[in-house]
Amino acid sequence: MISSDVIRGYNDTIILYLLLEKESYGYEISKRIKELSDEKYIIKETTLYSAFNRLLKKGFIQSFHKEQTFGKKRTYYKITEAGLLYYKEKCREWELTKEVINRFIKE
Amino acid sequence: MISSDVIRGYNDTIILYLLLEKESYGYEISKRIKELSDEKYIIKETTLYSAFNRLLKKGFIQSFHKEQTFGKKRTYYKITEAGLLYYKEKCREWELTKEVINRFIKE
DNA sequence: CCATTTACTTCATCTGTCGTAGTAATTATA
DNA sequence: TATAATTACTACGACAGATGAAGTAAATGG
Repeated sequence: MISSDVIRGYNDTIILYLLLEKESYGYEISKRIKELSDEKYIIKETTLYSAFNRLLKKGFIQSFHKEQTFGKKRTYYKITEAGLLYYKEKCREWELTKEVINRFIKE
Repeated sequence: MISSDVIRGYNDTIILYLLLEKESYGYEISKRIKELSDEKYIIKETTLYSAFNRLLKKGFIQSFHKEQTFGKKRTYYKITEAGLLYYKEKCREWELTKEVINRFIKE
């Protein structure tokens, strides 16, 4: 299991990646993270929803509703152009970070 | 430059790595991080010293003084057995973290 | 002799994570 | 048919780690 302090800088990036695949909503995204990480990272609900708010405020995602006939109303999110740029920047940063941290890791 | 949120989970690990090389003190460690990272990561003084206190409290490092004839008194640190174990654990975790985050990074 | 570098320390603030708890609807199970 | 579990959130408060600002103190460089 991965500790949250480690992944802290990448929660937003992870969410943006999944929204790049397709527009989605909280519960689905949390399932997808669990699935894609082989259960090695399970994001906390509160962490996820506070990330959504942060990303909304920064204009990296947009929220909307779909007409549903049943079930509790979902808030859907999609990535914006600015969000895509931010995601790409984070990807480059990640390559650099890997390289740098590797220098302080033994075998 | 690497943002601090990304490296947050690895400051302690980086410090332990350098103390594994040899016992050292704050200023020297900060220079070494800058050097080893090719200036791509420069740790803030306050971050460094608060990390020392955290590591001391956890018993991962020990502090001591050397007799000096001049200069401001330095506080030296060395890694403990528990610190070494923690370091090794963090190295394993890092491999896992890399693998997982990579799944959310494009190209 | 004054600036810079070395080598810290204290304090207050901010951000992101997380625990707890609550709401509300649907679906599974006994 | 009652209730437990699952889906899908929201609100709130606490906490840890990073950081900015400022201060202290000694040695060294120009």
